Amino acid sequence: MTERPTSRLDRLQRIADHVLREGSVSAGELAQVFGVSLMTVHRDLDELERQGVVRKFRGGVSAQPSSVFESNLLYRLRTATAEKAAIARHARTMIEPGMAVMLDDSTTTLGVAELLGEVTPLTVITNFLRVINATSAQPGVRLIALGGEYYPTHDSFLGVPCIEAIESLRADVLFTSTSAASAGHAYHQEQEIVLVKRAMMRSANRKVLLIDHTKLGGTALHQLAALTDFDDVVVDGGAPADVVRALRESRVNVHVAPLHTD
Amino acid sequence: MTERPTSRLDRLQRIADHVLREGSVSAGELAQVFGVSLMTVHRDLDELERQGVVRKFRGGVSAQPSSVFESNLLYRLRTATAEKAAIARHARTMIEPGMAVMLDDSTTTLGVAELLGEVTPLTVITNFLRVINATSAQPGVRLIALGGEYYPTHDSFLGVPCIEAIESLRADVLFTSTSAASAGHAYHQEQEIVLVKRAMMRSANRKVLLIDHTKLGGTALHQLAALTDFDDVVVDGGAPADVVRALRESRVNVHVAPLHTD
DNA sequence: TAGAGATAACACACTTGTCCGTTAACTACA
DNA sequence: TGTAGTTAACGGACAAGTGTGTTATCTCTA
Repeated sequence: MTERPTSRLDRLQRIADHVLREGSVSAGELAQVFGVSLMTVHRDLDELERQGVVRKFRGGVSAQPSSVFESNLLYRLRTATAEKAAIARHARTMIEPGMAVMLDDSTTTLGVAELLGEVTPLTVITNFLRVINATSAQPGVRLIALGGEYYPTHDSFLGVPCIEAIESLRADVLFTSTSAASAGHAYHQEQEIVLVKRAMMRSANRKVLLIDHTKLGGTALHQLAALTDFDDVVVDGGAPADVVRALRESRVNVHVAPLHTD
Repeated sequence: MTERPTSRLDRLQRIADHVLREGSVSAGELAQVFGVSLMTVHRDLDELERQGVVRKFRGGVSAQPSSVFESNLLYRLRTATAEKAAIARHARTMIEPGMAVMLDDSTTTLGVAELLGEVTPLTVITNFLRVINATSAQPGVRLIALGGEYYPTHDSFLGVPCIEAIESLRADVLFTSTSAASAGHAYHQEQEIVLVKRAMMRSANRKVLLIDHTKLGGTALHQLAALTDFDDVVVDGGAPADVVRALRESRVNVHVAPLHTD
């Protein structure tokens, strides 16, 4: 049973899904299922292990606990891309030329950063290396980087130096994202990240939470903030209507970004 | 008169040299001299203008004043590469595993950064985006980025936030470079950079100046520090013997890094 | 120590990106 | 408004990078 031919990134994603579904599988089985050689499977598994999604052992691989790989940047970059793009487009409309915009280290805000060339001049403040590299090349964007200790899993800078840098700045608007939201609160699984996000919220006049619908209803270890602490919450059009209604009833200012369904 | 075929980077460098020598030339003349089409010349000149080396006007191009393009990163990257590599190899021997190494935003220290994989584990502190990107991928290197406002001409972060971040850290060794050294002092043409370099010197136990011999004997607008303020000064083997002797007589601790002449 | 599983080394196909010239359209200036 | 100078658009040549399979070598472990 060989599946349809496709790109390597697709196959990596599908192998990851397969491993997560099965719990653990052998390399030989994967080679058969995906119609590639054993060598290629091993290379793919090495890559997924490097990304922190699976764990290899002699004879096969097994899935990592979700709390580990959900923090992983490359995994997050592949997830809910259409939803994030829709949310980013909506967030972009909240930005006026001349503003100081703060962006945290999330793949959703990365989408926002890529649209910033449209509203120059602009000041961008961020601790996310991907955003730094994306905006450093853009004319008309004044970039202020938040320093700190580099965390490879997030590709961003965190820790005390980062928080101190945030505290000495003031932004017009903050775009932030988180890994889960439910019961009126936003959650994140990592202490370091929570501390930085909270500092960012204290230093911004307007606080906007960007969250795709796949994260609604979940929780994570640390409570970040109440949803009413944000001035705006942007979700994509895939969010269930009753969830949106419930949020609005609890006085959360929800925006729904329509998905481009083509 | 068409010259020998070569890579584009070579031609860019030689066009830049040609323009600097002549002062100003026409696009047509350059096309003839370098044996390429007019269109290619225009593209090269656009690139050089973007880099800040030349200025275009209708009918040709003219050179920028040296004070402008000497600050330019891409120009500096192409200059004295062999000397910088030799100096970096020598600097590398001053680093032991476990150290906290501070690197400023100069092309010479970029050479040092590329060798750091050999002496892990290591902590690297820098405000230079190129070093950040180079070391963020290296396992065994703990990276601490200094934030601040991004300066495209240097590809680094400067300003008050950067200086404050430096002041709250302490490094075992600092490698720094500058644009000129003579009469017992090091010089640099930009105020912002000087302030950051001075802060770095205050935060490092051992201060090492890396300077290739093409910069010896020059000066620039701002005085950075006395050469005796550095614990070590590393020059390449191209430095004239009498200059080295004079430095030693004024109690500067000079190291000469041999050039690999093959 | 034999064999299953894993890795290293090499070669090839394919994709991607870069560089460059031609042609045509555009623009500033006399 | 004509013309020299410039830019935009297209396509081909080439180099570099990526992905893959085959074969050979290595390494666990039963």
